[in-house]
Amino acid sequence: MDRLLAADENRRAAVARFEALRADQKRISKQIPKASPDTRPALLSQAKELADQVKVAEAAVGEAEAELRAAQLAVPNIVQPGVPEGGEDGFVVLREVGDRPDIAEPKDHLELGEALGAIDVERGAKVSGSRFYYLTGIGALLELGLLQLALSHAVEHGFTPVIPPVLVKPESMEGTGFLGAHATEVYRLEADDLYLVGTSEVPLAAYHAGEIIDVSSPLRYAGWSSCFRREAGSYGKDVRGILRVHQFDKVEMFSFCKPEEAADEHLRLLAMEEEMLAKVEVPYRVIDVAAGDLGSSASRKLDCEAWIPSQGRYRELTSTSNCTTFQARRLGIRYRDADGRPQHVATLNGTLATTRWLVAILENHQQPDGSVRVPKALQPYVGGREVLTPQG
RNA sequence: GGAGGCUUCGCCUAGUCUGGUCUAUGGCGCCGCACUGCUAAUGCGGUUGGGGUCUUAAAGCCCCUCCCGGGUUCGAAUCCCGGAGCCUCCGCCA
Repeated sequence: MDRLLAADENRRAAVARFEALRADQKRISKQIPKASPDTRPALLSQAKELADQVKVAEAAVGEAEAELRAAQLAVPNIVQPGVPEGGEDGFVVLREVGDRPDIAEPKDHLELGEALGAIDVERGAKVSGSRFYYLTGIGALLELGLLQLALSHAVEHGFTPVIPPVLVKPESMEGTGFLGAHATEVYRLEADDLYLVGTSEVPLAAYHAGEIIDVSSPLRYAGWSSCFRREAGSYGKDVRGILRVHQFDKVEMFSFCKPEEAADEHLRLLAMEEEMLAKVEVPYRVIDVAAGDLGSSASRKLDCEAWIPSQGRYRELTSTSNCTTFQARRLGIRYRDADGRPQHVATLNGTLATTRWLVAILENHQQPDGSVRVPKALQPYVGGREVLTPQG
């Protein structure tokens, strides 16, 4: 905090000094063309001297601004009152929804998926390495169906569907807060100085970067993209199947709104996630993520975790964050308030479907013979089939 | 990958060769007023934006802003260097 205040003070002083000098310089320069031959040399030398001083003052402003920026970037978002204290295990369960299936000896999603000819991790590893996979046949159809269902759901709720770029510039990555703690999670293309996004939240947030937008009603986007994550710190974790992979697809909701509307918008996104979970008929619980597990940009984060029978526990399927003005400040996204003054907007994001959902869908709808029931909402996307049966 | 052209205040556009009078021209759109009176025309006026300062408020004042970043100069939309984006043409190609 002290560093911030000092940097801000320092910048103000530097700017004031620069502007005063610059004004003087302009005034004198303007006199030169009209000056008589005998006063001209004196003015010229005076102007020259001022020009040097201006240059020094300008450099000082640049340094002060860089320091202020650095100080600002170091500060994480402010946690909202009411958010549980603690770290990864400090979450509070808000509610549990749906009945867990009663399965004697549940098969895991990979066993089910392989039997259905839906998932092929061996060839994924052969071609690209560990944590890569192929979705084939019914697996590919389920994936596309799920995402299509999610996108339609978003469109019905007034969201604009978007297929964004998945390679972005450093400033876009930085503006969304992903070059801080997440830096090692991000794929970087050295030769082109571009980053592969780990979520379409990045290009969606940066979409309005540097703009003054109209949020008299919230701007809502639903991005469909592939997502790329290095999973650098996760050796040995979730190595089986497609629970944790380097590349997956996702439909992500993103809202720009007035800060005072952000809390309501957050609940709206959560409600939409729960509606999607209901459509795929998967039991889940909603948790309020604890302060220590929020990351740098969220002020509150609500996750929906699906029941995973083979693991006997809940795993994250969706996550919705209220980033308040954190991202908007970095990206320069503003709106005009009632007085017409530019103010930073609030940004929020939330998951509507991901490849990981297939895990929960396959496992929760499995039947003793290894077949898998298809939730009604997804049936149109798999040729109307109600049950998927193992091949051969 | 190669060659050329372009980028100006919401949109279009003048200005760049020949640096200061650019406090950036004109049109469209938009806002206000007048007039006519009927989903319009015409006339007049206003209209780049951002930051700061001051004020009850308005006005005013200062800085920045002609794609971005450097440079030359007392002074840059204008000259020089670098970069980005867009558009043509050539090459290459899943």
